[in-house]
Amino acid sequence: MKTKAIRQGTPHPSGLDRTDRILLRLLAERADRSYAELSALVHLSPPAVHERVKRLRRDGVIQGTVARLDGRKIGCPLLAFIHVATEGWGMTRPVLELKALADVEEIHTVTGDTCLILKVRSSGPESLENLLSRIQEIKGVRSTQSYVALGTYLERGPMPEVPERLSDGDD
Amino acid sequence: MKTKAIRQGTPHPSGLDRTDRILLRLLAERADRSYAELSALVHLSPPAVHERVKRLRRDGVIQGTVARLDGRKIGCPLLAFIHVATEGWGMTRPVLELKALADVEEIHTVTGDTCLILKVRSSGPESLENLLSRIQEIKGVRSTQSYVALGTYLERGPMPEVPERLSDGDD
DNA sequence: TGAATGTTCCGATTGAGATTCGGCATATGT
DNA sequence: ACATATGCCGAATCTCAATCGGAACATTCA
Repeated sequence: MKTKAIRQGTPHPSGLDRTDRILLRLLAERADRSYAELSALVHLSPPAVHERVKRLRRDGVIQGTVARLDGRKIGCPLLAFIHVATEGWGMTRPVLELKALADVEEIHTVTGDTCLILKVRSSGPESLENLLSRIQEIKGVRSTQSYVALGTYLERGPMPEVPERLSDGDD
Repeated sequence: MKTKAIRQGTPHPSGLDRTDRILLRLLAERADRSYAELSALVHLSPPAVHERVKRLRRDGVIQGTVARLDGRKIGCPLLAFIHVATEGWGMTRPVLELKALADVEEIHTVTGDTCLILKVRSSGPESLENLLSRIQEIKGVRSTQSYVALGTYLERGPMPEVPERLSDGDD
């Protein structure tokens, strides 16, 4: 039998203790911190932090580290959300082929009065129109509705909740 | 007079040549590559790549490097887009205070029949309901409409277009 | 045309930091 | 209580990031 690798008190079902979540939060905002810096922030030694991060990476909690680029400065100032109404199951082959387009950042199937939500970032109106016409041509697509972003006030990835220290022990 | 720092042929107005865009694309998908690996992929020396990346970072093209986390594995399996209809200008103080919530990933003002689009990732329906009631309480909020994601088929950040090599020269 | 300036690249060096190893303390289960 | 496993630490190693000086190339101006 394997003990389920329980570290010091895992109140959360995710198997992540408080230190893990703090590390994840720190890395989610800036992944280029040194293990020395991280170790100081969570009161551990650099090798201990290294092992935890390695485990989080192995378990897929950390999917990878990526560079965040400025949409405008790479020539894609136009951010838009496209709602796509489809007949039947929306996630067909030609829709998945949109992944090849650099403009398309996200593809979700959703509940509600529409079936697909796309997040796209284009170089300008004509490029967006191009993409829209391409989507409309896809068989099964009934209609689309676009929401062009005027301003972006927050944009980040998933971050774990770091609960307030309750009672358990040392600082 | 300053020459505007023109590198070898910048057909794009962004001031980024083809090598820059390839580097940006590589770093946007995996930022933990070594300069040696990058240098081999773009046929340059490690210091040359280092300088280019340093410049891209200084100019703000690269805003930073972050760790991508798995929403489900950190206990937030519920992804949703919330459209918020407001009276007048939607971006008020209490809306910006939503940034403090770990659930809220994105806040945009948009054109169309709604004023705000929020991307949120919650631990479950009750948490989402909590957030919705909090939003409804904000003065100026007329109504909200939620789209819960059933499946996510693509999710990434901005990526520069890498044009096909046209004619200019060496490989 | 020819000199001056600025930019980009490379080779070699230095230093910081990532990664590994052995050992200790603590918790878990029989 | 004993055996096993897990997490942490200190020290050593080794890869890789970061810097420096110089050469090649292009652009500007005389």
